[in-house]
Amino acid sequence: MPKNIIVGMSGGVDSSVTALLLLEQGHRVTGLFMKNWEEDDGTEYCTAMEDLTDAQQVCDKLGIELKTVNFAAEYWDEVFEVFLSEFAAGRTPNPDILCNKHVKFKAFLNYAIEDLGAEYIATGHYARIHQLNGEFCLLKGLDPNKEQSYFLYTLGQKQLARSLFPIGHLHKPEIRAMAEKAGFANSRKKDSTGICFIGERKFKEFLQRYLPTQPGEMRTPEGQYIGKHSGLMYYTLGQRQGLGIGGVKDAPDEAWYVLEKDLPHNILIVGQGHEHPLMLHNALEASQLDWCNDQPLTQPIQCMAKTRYRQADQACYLEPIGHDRCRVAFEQPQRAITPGQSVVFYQGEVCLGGGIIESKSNS
RNA sequence: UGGGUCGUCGCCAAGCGGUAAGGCACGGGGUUUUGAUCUCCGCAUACCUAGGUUCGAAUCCUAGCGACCCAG
Repeated sequence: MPKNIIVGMSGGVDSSVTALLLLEQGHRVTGLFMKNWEEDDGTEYCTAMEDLTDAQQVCDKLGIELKTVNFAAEYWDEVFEVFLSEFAAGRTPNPDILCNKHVKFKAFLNYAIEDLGAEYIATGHYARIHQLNGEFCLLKGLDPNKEQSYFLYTLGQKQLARSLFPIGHLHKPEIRAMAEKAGFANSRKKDSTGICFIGERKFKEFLQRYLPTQPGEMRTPEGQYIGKHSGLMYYTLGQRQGLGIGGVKDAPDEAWYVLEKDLPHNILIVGQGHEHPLMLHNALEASQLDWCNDQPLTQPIQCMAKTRYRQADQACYLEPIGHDRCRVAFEQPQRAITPGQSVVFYQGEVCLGGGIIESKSNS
């Protein structure tokens, strides 16, 4: 039965093929291009224009309408402000998870349904939604290279019931082939990376525009002075690039990594070795939990978890602490568990939900 | 000022008369809807300076300059 569906079109191949597939399935499809970031420099403005042009070309090809909408205010308030305050607090936020939670699957979803009369929204995410016993489940995308459920763990039943991910069962090369066949101008367009809607930036330069810089010292856990850092917020745990630490007398020939941030003293603790012991922890606590089935965790469970995007699933024991906090104990020590990032839980292909990492520990 | 040691890529560091290892850093590419990690490629016609000995020197000699250490 044909449905009214609004497809979030970014100008990329994935969302383009998403619209194509829905159309082939007989639905009534309208494209919607979101502009959620008010550009402040010329170059980015160009890429946003290009994206819009690409989306328009695809819609013309498909014979569907392309509407545009601006959620810059929502993006700023719900995503960017938090993004900045997290950095200021020395944490490492994941803006794209917030963007999905507050913009794509809230502002956009509500707008599509309430203002545009849509029954569903659809996006080009590599994830799947299945209905089981009246409950909507978020499943991993089938292309292991592009799998994006990690970014979608905040979606609850309301969102999942109204969303479609038509390419979630496909692999990227198939998507490109379909785009090529359909004559889409973006069939060979490079996959976009960088913060959603903001795009690829020189990270330091970008952050500098919004937050004051407080240079300080880099030291080893033993207290040896190693060099200077340009501001704690520019670094994340486990990071190697950008430290500028060359050879140190009497030290091994290994690369240096960020082990810890000492906020009170404004010191960046660094050490050598990709698997430095101080980077390994087997437990964490998370808060701001979201569960895909809308059911808060009440009993401990055995499941799998990711601490970062694209990390292999890790076996863990998950137990609730109160109503909006949990503790995760991993079977194996995890590298660079980072406050501000999200921990996302899985049982097989099913994404259960997740939360934001508050702290890490060893037991 | 005597005595000693040492000066090789931005940093650490091989080389010990036969025509400049390696690591780190850095730059670029790849991977990636966060930030990272990872990966690939690039990176000293040159060895503090000036002479000399040799077919040939970063490697030997001499003199400077510089650094550090011990004496004082």
